[in-house]
Amino acid sequence: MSQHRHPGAPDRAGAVPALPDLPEATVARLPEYLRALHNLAETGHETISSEGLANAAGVNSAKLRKDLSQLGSYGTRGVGYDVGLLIEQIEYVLGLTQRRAVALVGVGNLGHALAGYDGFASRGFRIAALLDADPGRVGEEINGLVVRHIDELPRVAAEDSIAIGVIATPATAAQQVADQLVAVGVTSILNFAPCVLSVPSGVDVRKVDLAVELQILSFHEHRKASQTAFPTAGGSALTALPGGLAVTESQEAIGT
Amino acid sequence: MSQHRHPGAPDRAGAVPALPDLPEATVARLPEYLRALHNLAETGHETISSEGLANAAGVNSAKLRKDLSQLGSYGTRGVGYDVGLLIEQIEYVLGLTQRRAVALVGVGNLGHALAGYDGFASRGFRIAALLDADPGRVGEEINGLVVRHIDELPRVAAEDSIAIGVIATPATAAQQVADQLVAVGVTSILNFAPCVLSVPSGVDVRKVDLAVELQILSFHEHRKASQTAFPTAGGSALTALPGGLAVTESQEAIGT
DNA sequence: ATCTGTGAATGCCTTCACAGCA
DNA sequence: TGCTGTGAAGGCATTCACAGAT
Repeated sequence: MSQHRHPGAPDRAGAVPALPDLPEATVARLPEYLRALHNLAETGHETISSEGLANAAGVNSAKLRKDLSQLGSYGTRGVGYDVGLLIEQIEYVLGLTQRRAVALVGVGNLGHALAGYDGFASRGFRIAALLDADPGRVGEEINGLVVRHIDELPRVAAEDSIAIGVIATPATAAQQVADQLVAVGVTSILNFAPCVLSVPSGVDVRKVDLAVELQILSFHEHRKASQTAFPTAGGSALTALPGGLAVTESQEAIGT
Repeated sequence: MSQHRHPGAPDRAGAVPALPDLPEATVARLPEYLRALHNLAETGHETISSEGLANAAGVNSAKLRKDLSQLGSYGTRGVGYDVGLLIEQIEYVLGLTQRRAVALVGVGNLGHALAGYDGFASRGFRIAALLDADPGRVGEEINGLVVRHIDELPRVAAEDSIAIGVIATPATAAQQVADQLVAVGVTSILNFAPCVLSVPSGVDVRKVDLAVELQILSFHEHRKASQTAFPTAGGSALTALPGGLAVTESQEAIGT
């Protein structure tokens, strides 16, 4: 696939470099690889094997190689991957070569924290606007940005060319906010409100529900507890606090 | 499967009711069904069809039926599911019949927000302790809880019988905190720090990385943009802002 | 007539194992 | 020799479509 190009940058000649329709599972892991690669770069590594990168990212190496091969990959047999080159590649594929502007709606408890989260700025995003429906919150300054009223969304979207909307409102307000975001042309939404959003096709929604994460962990706690009730059953699993560290793979066993 | 029991409560007679080894994909959706069911209960529904519940939860009805059938399910053909009964069932399976105690480590920006997040309390969890390594933060009161020093973790864990640890520290501190949690017997960890954790087998880790979510959305933005560059290619997909609302399924298309 | 529960089919993802390049 | 890239196999998850209960 994409036979043997090692250009300094991802093929910026003719029309768009063909973003090759990656499997969703792969897309979801690329950010993790990217983070691991940045760590490696900072600690002076210029090259890394699939095994090494897989460990740093918490996956197994076969999966990693297959994922990277999807991008038309840039490894050297017998050597490994060029860290800098791979960072460029992945950032390009993820569309991080331009810093995307994010509008955050809902500046309550969670919204405050998100507004101040460094991780966004350091990893390709710029929080360009804070919005809220509560007049009592409008005007407040958070982290150098002034909270504006949600009715100003159309103006804000135009001025800052917002690419992504983040919803951190109560569930009751979320659908309305989503509608407003869609109306001003936003086609990607990250939803922290615990509810399902209806959006037109062509608009992507991802949802993060903090309580759901805990509930999934709770299920596994429950299972572990009910298993220890039958000391004989269950096979070799689950010796509480055994000696060695499990491979990082254990994260994955629980899935995303 | 589990032929025809409709007990008032999930079979509390002999030894543990056999938690039937559910597929991870199903487990991850149960919390969503539960939330939808609570909504339905509040709006006075006593019964709901698979179609109706599937809509409320943002999945398709075949998937929902298969998921519920895994629990030995409690539906009536020709009628639907009993909302109250199903809530009991799912809460039992998820281990939410006991309110689990959570220790939150790291009371920075994000930790503050999590400490104040209502969704935990209202959905089966109790934040029992706030911990931080920074002496400057110890003693601060957040939402009725006083921040204690991380060195007190062993005492805290024993007193409050902590079931789940939440890590909201910087990435540099996360592994050490995880080790400390594991050392005091915590077997479930929710990690907000952008790094991979190594833990012994038998310990479950789930990771939430806010920047990763945005990066995945960024990929899809990038793809959408590069597709519109070729108006002819791509087939019928992606008419920007078309008329009808997409089925709630669009969330899923992006996958979790 | 309606709606659940489920075999069967399909498709996606992961893992294995090795061919082939450096 | 060492490590990537990839066919092939196997395992999960989703979807279809209908038998069967009420």
